[in-house]
Amino acid sequence: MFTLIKKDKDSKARLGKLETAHGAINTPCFMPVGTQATVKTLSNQDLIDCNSEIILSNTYHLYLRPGIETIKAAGGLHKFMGWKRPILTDSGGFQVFSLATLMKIKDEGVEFASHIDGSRHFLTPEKVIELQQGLGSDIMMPLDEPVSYPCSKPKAEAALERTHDWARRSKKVTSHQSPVTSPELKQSDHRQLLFGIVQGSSYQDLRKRSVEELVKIGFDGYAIGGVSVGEPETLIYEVTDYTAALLPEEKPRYLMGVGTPLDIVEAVSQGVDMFDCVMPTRNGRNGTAFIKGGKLLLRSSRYATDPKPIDEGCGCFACKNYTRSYIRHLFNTEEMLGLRLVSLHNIYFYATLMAEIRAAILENRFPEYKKNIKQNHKPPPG
RNA sequence: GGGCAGGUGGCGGAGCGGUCAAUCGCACCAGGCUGUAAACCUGGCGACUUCGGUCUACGGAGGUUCAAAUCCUCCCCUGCCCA
Repeated sequence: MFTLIKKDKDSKARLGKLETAHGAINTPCFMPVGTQATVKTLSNQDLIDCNSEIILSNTYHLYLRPGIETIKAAGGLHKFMGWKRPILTDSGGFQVFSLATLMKIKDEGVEFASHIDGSRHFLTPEKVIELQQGLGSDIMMPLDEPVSYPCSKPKAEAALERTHDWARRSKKVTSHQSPVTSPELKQSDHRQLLFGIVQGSSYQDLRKRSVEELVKIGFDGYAIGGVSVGEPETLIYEVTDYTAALLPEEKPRYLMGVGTPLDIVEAVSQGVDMFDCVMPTRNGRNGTAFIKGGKLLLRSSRYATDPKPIDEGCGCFACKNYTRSYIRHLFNTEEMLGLRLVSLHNIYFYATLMAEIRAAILENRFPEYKKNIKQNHKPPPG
């Protein structure tokens, strides 16, 4: 299921392969975020052209709309959205955090008001796994409770206990094994994978306890959750480094919601294998492109007549066919092609970054690669 | 030629004696977005500034008033209607 191909000898970086019911993914990898069964503005072919091997979707959002029954009726999430490669579904734990004003957390589960129509719902960890079994995703995430930063220790501890209890209950449901809807899953030797989510806020002892508890339960992979929730960047690095070092070597490690290209390179050197983040797509829609050495604010007047592509040397469709001047014009006129081109570029950029990282690890030059990336990074002009 | 309605910052358009460098919208400028309620949000937008202010401004020229974008007179311009 997860094969560790190589360990970098100068850092904690790892090269691996994770096999799922819908194919293998090479790690370290980046998963574009497709919350509502679509990576916003991009087609599946775009994602394939960007070399994305796996995408992420969201159980909470799909549960509310279109409803899991609709997706079951379509033959599972893969069939529903026409995506044949692996999918990881997040549980909705992050929504417990980001839509906190609508949520009421109890030991049994989360009671909440739909952000769409205000209707009342109750999700338990068991229910969330059943929903993901209905979706037929390749990797499932259990319901968890992230806390914001800063968070008092008693509060962080209480949330942690609940997350662990929910993790146990989630695992228990999968051990009955699922009435899987996806034909691929039925035919495949691979069952749906379930990852555990480490919490513990910024407290090292809590993180340690969390890892120990989750490993006792036993998961197919381990996610580091509750980071990038408002804490300073150095703390993201610190918590990740500390936590990743405690995780079992033979399982994939997933740093949830991170991050910038620099964050990712750093976390890879700390031994993280998987990432997801809304930045490439959201920032792309908002006119910011990630490029070698930093970022480009394409709406800026300084690019009004710039004939260069977004990133010189980039092989993506946007860079091969369009200029900065033109893309700025698209944003100025609110033409939707602009959102699409920059999203496409950013997803290609992230996928390329991961491919370069993997090649560097394979060729024993990862530390050098990381050093160069950091040195060449500069703030945008202006 | 006569009657009516108007002329406010890049544009549209409020204000109709002091709290007006002037509500608001658009445009423009700068920035932020880290398991997506985000094609979103924040800030700036007369000039100068030691950031406390100072100066020039509401078609033009006069005037009334302690005080005028706001009231009066004349002039210029625009739109509509009638000859």
